[in-house]
Amino acid sequence: MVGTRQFDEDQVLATALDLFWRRGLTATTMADIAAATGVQRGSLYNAYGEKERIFLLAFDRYAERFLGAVREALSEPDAARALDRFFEVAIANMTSGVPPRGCLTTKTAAESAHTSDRVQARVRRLLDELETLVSDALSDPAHARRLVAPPATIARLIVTFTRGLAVMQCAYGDPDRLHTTARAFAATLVTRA
Amino acid sequence: MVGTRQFDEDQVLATALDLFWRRGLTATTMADIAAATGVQRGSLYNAYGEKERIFLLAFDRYAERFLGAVREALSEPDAARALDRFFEVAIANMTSGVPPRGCLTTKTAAESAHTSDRVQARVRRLLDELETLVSDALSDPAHARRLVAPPATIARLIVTFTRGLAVMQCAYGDPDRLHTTARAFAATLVTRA
DNA sequence: GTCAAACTTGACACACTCGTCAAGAATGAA
DNA sequence: TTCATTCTTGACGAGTGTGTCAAGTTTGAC
Repeated sequence: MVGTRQFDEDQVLATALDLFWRRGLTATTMADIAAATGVQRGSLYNAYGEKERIFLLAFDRYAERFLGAVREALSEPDAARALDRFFEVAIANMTSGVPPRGCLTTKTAAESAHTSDRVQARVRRLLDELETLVSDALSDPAHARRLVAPPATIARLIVTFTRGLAVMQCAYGDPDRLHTTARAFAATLVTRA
Repeated sequence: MVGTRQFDEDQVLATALDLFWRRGLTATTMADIAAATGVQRGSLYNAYGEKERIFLLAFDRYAERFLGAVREALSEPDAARALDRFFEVAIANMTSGVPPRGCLTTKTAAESAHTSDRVQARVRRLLDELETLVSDALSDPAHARRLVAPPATIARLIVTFTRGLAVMQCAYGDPDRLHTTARAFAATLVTRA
């Protein structure tokens, strides 16, 4: 490498992620990213070629961090508590930021009519990985015994419901509502002790 | 009225609704609507003033039709069957059109970062009305007896979950998956007979 | 039939976006 | 210190979007 990159890629991707998260892929412009990072638009095109490449790199970071937090939450030994912690993490994700940014996965999925196959595939991959993570965690016999349906089924319900929570956050912007709804939902999934 | 409107408002709003439904409010342009309806852009501005007014009128028709179909579905006397029929209607709504258009309410909610307060209020109103409709239907003692939680709680779970189904349709475009997931969800809400 | 009100038409002004590119600046290997 | 390579900069071209407007046309009340 001779002419060394003069901006901090980490910082650029972190800032870009925040913008995409808030405004969505389509509505975030290269000018927005340039302004927020202080890096010239031309430099961004030189480094990444196109907006979508930046989005994909930012999305991958988001996915990695989110799945890590979920994995950690699901390590809880008690089934009911594991579910509660899962929803805490999911809700924390979609209410993070000031003002709350909502859920990047959900917003991107909802934009699918305007996004490339690559972007849609990333979204699906994240949802699939999330479902697998939840399903695997719930497959622990100590958990599975207390569930009202097989772990794989419950996992799909949970992933789907979490998407619903994200939409509710977009519509109502009320974190308390999300917590209440999530707890009620979790309660329907485990048998009364 | 002297110079009479020369286009069919019903047809314009129906066509505009289809466009908004497929592409979303922001991504649908006045040029799109003009091209699809055959009405000049200028005439649309003359008649409606701005894009958002067309959206609101189209959205109101959508809401009315959707709530009507839901009301009809929920009239089923058996609780489990009423829920199944509700989800049939909801899924039919979000898989209608070729290719499937998804759920307008959900897409619009997900776009909330770029839409006016008026638009957001319409979305919330529809979701509120839907929740009330479901809650009222489930409050019938014959239904309530079989539910695993109070009708109001179940209604909120259902509305939230249905939003999740809509996101899944955006992400996977697989109606069968929606039906399977919905049936599994409905099964968790009613006590085993 | 007359005529004012309402509608239609097509062009216009302005703003924004994407992606490109040539010219200049910075860098590290030799 | 040289110099090829890579990065940065700012301008550019092409396209698209919104909302406006003056001029022309249609319409129904009188």
